Amino acid sequence: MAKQPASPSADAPGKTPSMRADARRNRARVLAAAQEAFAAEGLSVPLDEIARRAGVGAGTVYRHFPTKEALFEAVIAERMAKLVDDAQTRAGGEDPGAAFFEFFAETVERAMLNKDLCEALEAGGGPKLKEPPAGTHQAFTDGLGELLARAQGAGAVRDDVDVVDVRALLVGCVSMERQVRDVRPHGHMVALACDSLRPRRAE
Amino acid sequence: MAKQPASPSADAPGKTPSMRADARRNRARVLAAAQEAFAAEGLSVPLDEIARRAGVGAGTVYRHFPTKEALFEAVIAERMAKLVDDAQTRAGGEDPGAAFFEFFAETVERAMLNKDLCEALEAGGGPKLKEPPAGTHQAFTDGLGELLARAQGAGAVRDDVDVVDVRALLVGCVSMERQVRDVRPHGHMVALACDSLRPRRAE
DNA sequence: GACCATACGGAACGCGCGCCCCGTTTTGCA
DNA sequence: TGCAAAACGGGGCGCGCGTTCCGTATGGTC
Repeated sequence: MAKQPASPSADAPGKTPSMRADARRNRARVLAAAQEAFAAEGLSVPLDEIARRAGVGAGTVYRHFPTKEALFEAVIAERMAKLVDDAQTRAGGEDPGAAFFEFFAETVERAMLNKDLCEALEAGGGPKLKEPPAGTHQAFTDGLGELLARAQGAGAVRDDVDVVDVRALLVGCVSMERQVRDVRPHGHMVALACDSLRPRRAE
Repeated sequence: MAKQPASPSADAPGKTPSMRADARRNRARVLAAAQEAFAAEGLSVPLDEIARRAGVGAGTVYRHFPTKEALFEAVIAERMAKLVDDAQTRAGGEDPGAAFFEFFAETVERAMLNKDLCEALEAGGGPKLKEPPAGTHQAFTDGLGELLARAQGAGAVRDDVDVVDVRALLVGCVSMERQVRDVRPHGHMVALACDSLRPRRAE
């Protein structure tokens, strides 16, 4: 329990201070390799493949992350954090409608580029389906909710939808875009689906 | 090559005529068990599990279907055929708009009930991703296209979408509904997403 | 420069699962 | 009823992959 530097809180702060130099370097390499590999293939990449790309042995990976899933979660946590940052930045913008729709599209696009993000978003929705990055999803949902509320306040999004709907629509858009991957321009389905969020002209 | 009664054309016609009685019975049992098991768990159910449910040995399954995937395809083919039937029936109806939207919703609902259908629909979209039920998907797309064309002719669906868009939206809806599975009533997301297919009031 | 804790690497283990093999049973025809 | 062909069943093989183990190399300290 006191072995792995992964579970304690001294993980996010940055570089895990008290650690031998090569260990810190290898940890970074593993993380980088995992990011790349998970992005391309999702959770299904063999762990040995990640080790190879990182130029280390499988044992080394396990010394830094207790399990393959833990490594996956670390990658996801980082990606999610970036999304949340993005959301908060945009929330300060001038045009709430544009902020919301741009963030929505941006998120879908990142999910298209990173298979791991797809899988995390899809899994995060399920009720009791594994939710690895515990608080991470909550933070994302909060950020999305904030943008949504502002957009609704500005009349850019209809009032009878909530974060749950939008989150589901987002996951749906990822599916759609993947379906038409190279037969339609990027964002085509997002644009189509987002129409359903805009207020109807006449009631 | 002359061993399996699966690859030749004498497969779809119904009950594979020249076959020992027990063989025919077992084949039916396997198919039924597979339908149930694939519906619940998708392609990931162990083949042994299907054999157990059917009350036969694994060898028996392989005598009737050369591969696990072949069995999967057989199940999918049957489900797809039902969908196509459904589409053709509705195409004869009076209200093209209702026919289209009802078929759309019905398809999503069936996909929610059968994980295999989800997987088949999702896989069928990709360009070079395996497309097991070769012509089956085409037939489905054709049926959907027929309903779409009629609905557009009646002004119930906007003219600037085509079958590819609709098919993608359909797959997206399956994702969305799964996301909100037990936190929203059935069809909630479908209703939302379908709004984007309706013509805008004013231009 | 020497020493020991720390970290490394990759061989090895266990497990799940698709698929095959072959001794045994069943079927249907003569 | 007898017999050959057809079908059965489930044990077993091979493989991929997550995880562990341990002999070896390396880094930081005295």
